[in-house]
Amino acid sequence: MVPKKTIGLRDIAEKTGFSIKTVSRALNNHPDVNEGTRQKILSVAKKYIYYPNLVAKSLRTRKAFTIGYIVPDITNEFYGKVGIIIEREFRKQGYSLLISFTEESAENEINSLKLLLAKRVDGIVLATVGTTGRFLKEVIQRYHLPVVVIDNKEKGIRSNLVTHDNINGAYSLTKHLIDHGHKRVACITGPVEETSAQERLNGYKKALDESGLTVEEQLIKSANWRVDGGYDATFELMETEEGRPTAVFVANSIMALGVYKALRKMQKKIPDDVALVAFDNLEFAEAIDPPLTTLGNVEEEIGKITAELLLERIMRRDIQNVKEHLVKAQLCIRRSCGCE
Amino acid sequence: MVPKKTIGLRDIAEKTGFSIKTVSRALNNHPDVNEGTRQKILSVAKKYIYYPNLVAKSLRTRKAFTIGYIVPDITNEFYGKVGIIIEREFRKQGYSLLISFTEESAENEINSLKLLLAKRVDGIVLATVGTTGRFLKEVIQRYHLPVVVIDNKEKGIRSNLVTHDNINGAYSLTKHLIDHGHKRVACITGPVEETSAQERLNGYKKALDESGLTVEEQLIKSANWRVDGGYDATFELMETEEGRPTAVFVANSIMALGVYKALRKMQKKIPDDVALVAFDNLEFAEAIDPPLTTLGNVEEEIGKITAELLLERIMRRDIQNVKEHLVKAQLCIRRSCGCE
DNA sequence: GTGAAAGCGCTAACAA
DNA sequence: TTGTTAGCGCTTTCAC
Repeated sequence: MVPKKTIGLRDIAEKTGFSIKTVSRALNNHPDVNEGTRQKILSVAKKYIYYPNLVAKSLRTRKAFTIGYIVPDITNEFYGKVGIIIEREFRKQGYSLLISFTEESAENEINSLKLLLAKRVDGIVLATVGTTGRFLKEVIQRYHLPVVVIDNKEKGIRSNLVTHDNINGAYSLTKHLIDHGHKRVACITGPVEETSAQERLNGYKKALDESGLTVEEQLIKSANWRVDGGYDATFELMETEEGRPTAVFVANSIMALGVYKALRKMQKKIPDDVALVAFDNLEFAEAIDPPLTTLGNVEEEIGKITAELLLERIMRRDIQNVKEHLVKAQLCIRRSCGCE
Repeated sequence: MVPKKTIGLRDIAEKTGFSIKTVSRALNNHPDVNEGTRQKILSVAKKYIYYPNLVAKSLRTRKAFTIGYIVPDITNEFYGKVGIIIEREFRKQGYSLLISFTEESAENEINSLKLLLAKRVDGIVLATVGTTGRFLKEVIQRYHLPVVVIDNKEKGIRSNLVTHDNINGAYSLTKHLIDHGHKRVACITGPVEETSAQERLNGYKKALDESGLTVEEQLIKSANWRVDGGYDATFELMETEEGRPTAVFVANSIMALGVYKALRKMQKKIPDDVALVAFDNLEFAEAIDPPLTTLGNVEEEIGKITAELLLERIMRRDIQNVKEHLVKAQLCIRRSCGCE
């Protein structure tokens, strides 16, 4: 922006008669400045609606006071909630959030990374598609850029990670269905390339194993995390009379919406014909009929830990010494699983 | 970031033996440079993983290639969807998006504005709480900053605006209920201070007026746009036997979730006991039971028009000549209104 | 308590 | 086609 010249330190210096440096000191609350001169300077700055040019400051100090947030899609409530927390935590420290959407494309992810790098952000929170590891590694090392990965793990590199405890979460949701007496429990998980989808599937399998149930491949579907994915998967699961599950573990809540929709179309009752549990605890979980049994909110905790970890990395300029945090969620039992 | 010195034009100049300027030209695809030297320079740049320092460039060119997106809350699907479109459109042009959440507070909004101003963004998309008009006006004029307002209007100033056609939208939703034969139609709208809430209320009243129905104050509730707001308002509406509405127009879909929840608790059937229509067409609208009759998606169009308008303002440095766009939505008729 | 000069990494203007 | 010089607006160093 800024077509015509903006007010700068120099202008204020001229108008007040002090030097640039004194003006700078006054405006930055530096102690070594006479109270009278400070007042004079402040009033002139106010009069001319002076705002410091942060890009000049960044250039000089090598601090952008900006962090990058790279996610596939902000309409995903998970990324939205985590983003809000991160923004709030960083705002307290004077940082702002540069956001970039990858739409699940590795190419977009790399371009976003490059752009943020060129903008010299102080750190990055990344929800990766998982296949950009080599590039990321190179970049982190060359630019000493603190990065915290949320959600999926980056293949081939060790990095700071804050995410759901996917395995145990999936395990306890599935276990809950089994405890209701279900013998044929299906699983609708996300794309197989994503570690979060894999881990949720693994948690599901673990629960079956421990209960002595056999894992049947035809009871496992992989879908796109979206409503239509859950919808289509449900039809596939219910295709044959004899193969039908009596319960379904859904690896996210959005897909569960598709399951509701599909089952209603088939005139099946939840939980009597098919019981349901799902990851994520979104707004509609309580409002939908029957209310959906889910895994409690972890977004706030993930956001907070991520912000803390990244801030610490930024302050200490510490790139080595990576940490992994797995955030555990509580079961939110409602009626879709057959309880109450 | 950048603890140790990063690679700059100067380093590449030294390593290749060319001058800084030639390197700059080669890297910026400037025509006036020998193809051989360009190749040499590019390969060295690649070898050392050079990324231009965009903050230096910004300082020099007075273009940050960044725009600000200030919204109350990104978990609101509306702001999320609009944000995605805006980010995508601007990314094409090489801009990135600096995002800031106000949590509905005027103070936060002003602080965000100040920060973005100091960062010398090229333009701002603002979903305002509506009370920061004076400050905004001052700022726009002093800094010649292109701003496009979405959602609520800014009180006291004329500004570029792209938003729902709230009045006609509310009108047609309400009219649809009346056409079903309902005589007692209630309205749950947003906070009275917000122009979008007011306009939706006005559209509702207009529909009643035209149909010869009287507007009853006790059938109008103002809530917080959230699930609990819709829930509480429903209980208030259904309090007395004789005063009960047979249909409700809800000014957003999130509150409609609260209405579903409340009605289920009262054992009322939708649409037989109470018919329902709502603004916004969110993901759950089709999955919930019964599916919710809504006003079709406008986010994409709002996002596109906003991006276009802002980009035009930025290119032409045009602050005067404000434009208003009202985006019309189509009815998405489902079963909650009593159709089918 | 205050100021002069240098320089962050880049581009613009003008030379060569 | 290439190089030189200046300067964007700020902070830092060192001197007064």
